[in-house]
Amino acid sequence: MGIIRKTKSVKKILNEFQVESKALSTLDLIHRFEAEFNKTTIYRVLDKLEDDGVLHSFQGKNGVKWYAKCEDCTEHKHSDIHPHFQCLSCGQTDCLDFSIHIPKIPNREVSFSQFLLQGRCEKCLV
Amino acid sequence: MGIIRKTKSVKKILNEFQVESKALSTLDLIHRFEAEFNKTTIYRVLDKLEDDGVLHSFQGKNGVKWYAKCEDCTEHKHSDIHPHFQCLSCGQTDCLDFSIHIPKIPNREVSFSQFLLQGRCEKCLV
DNA sequence: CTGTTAATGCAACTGAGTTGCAAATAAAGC
DNA sequence: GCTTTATTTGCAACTCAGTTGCATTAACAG
Repeated sequence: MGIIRKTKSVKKILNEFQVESKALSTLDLIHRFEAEFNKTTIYRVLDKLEDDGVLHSFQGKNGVKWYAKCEDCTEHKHSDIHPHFQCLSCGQTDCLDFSIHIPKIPNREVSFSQFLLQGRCEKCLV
Repeated sequence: MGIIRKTKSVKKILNEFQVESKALSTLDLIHRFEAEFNKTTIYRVLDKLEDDGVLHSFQGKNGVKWYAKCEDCTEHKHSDIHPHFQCLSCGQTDCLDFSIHIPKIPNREVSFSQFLLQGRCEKCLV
């Protein structure tokens, strides 16, 4: 069950994803909004936005969950499967805009995938 | 810094990865050896085996860390980058034996990747 | 404005993983 | 086999990311 009421927290969190076009971790958001919202609220709102197909999530390397905006997903179908890149220097994480071709795997049914790349981003590659 | 002494725990954990050719989670191993070794030991030994390039690790979906045997890796070079598949029914997780072609990403340096697929395995696809 | 109910904040919690330190033990040398 | 050294182990306590229950607050419909 997703978002039912457009609360202050829903609006502000969504705005954050609109303003920046990169992935944000749960900790990012908890820090940014710590004066305004409880971390419980952050976790719950992110959960609901994912249920609604507005955001998608992936596990970062050290056990932290990241979220990014979906393109063209709905509540029932997450079709936006693409790699994510996390910079090991500055920590910034964003979606890469190429698709991974997953070959048909015999005798298995794939319903979810996540692909995480790590290294150094443009700003840190000096 | 990796393994220096061939202790009982090192031998038994390595044997577990020899016997089964699939990935094992930290929790799998903690449960299997709970009568014999402390979970601290399990975590430490896995860490050291990864340092040595004997095992590689990846994050499962729900924050649990998984390990699998490496092929041809050493302490200094992890060259064994391949997808992992986790069954959402039985939980079994193993390495898939195809490579993913990562296109050259402009202005970034990739030093690590992990690719997790989830769905249903052969046994659970009925 | 009122009533309903979803959302929020809080404290306490869970679970995966980590740390510090004393005790145990693997290995080398004799 | 014994001694010494240094690594490893087990334990208790911890951290951290995320979750839960419940009383209070606030969004929304009328």
